[in-house]
Amino acid sequence: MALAWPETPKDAVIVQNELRHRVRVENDFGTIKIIAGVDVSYNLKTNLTRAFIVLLDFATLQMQASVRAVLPTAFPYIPGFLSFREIPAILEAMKLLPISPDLLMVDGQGIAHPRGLGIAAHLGVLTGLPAIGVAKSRLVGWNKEPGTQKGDHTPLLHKGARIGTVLRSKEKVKPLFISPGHRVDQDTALEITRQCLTKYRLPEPTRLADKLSKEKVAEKPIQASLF
DNA sequence: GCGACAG
DNA sequence: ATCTTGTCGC
Repeated sequence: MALAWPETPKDAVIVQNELRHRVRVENDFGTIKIIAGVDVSYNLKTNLTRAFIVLLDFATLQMQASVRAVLPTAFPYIPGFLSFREIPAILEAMKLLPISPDLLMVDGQGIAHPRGLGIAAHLGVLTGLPAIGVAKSRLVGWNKEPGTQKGDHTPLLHKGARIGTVLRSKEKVKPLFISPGHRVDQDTALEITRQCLTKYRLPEPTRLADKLSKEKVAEKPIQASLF
């Protein structure tokens, strides 16, 4: 990448302020045939970060492929700087994909971020791919509580502008925070997310990636025990 | 100074 | 995110 990967929040802010100007929030993509779900998990014991990317057929929401990359965790978790902790592993996983997806659905914020560059926007700019952020909780902004029925939603506002949508993805569950990541507008980000909802709180792309990331798998060969 | 704070 | 088993509610 052109810019060196920052090692401190201070340097990360410089990178964010530079990249935020490259984010496009207008629709700029063709037919979505393959949509990708991105999620990351950690192993605190081994200090490893594991990124998972699943490819689904957008029309049927069926998983077509999945890849995983494991890297040492090199950046702490600091609200507002999540992307610097997770993107390195995600980019490694991306290299393993059999085909390039038409859009990325990322577990986290898109432009609904203090400096407009949540992980979905950051990843979108770095890959050049259309991206949407689907977060399970709020980072910034305020909103009226959406209705209780699936599909009900309210705008997420921040500093006088709409930065995302708070969506009730399923009855009786906490709402999701949807925001454009790159090359997708507000209404389309919401619509694509809604089209990925089935019977669960999370849309299929992120739900399946999250499911895989939580699977307990040995990162190292299992040592033989005595006796 | 106090409270908030994606995963 | 992760640590953790059963359990209350729909």
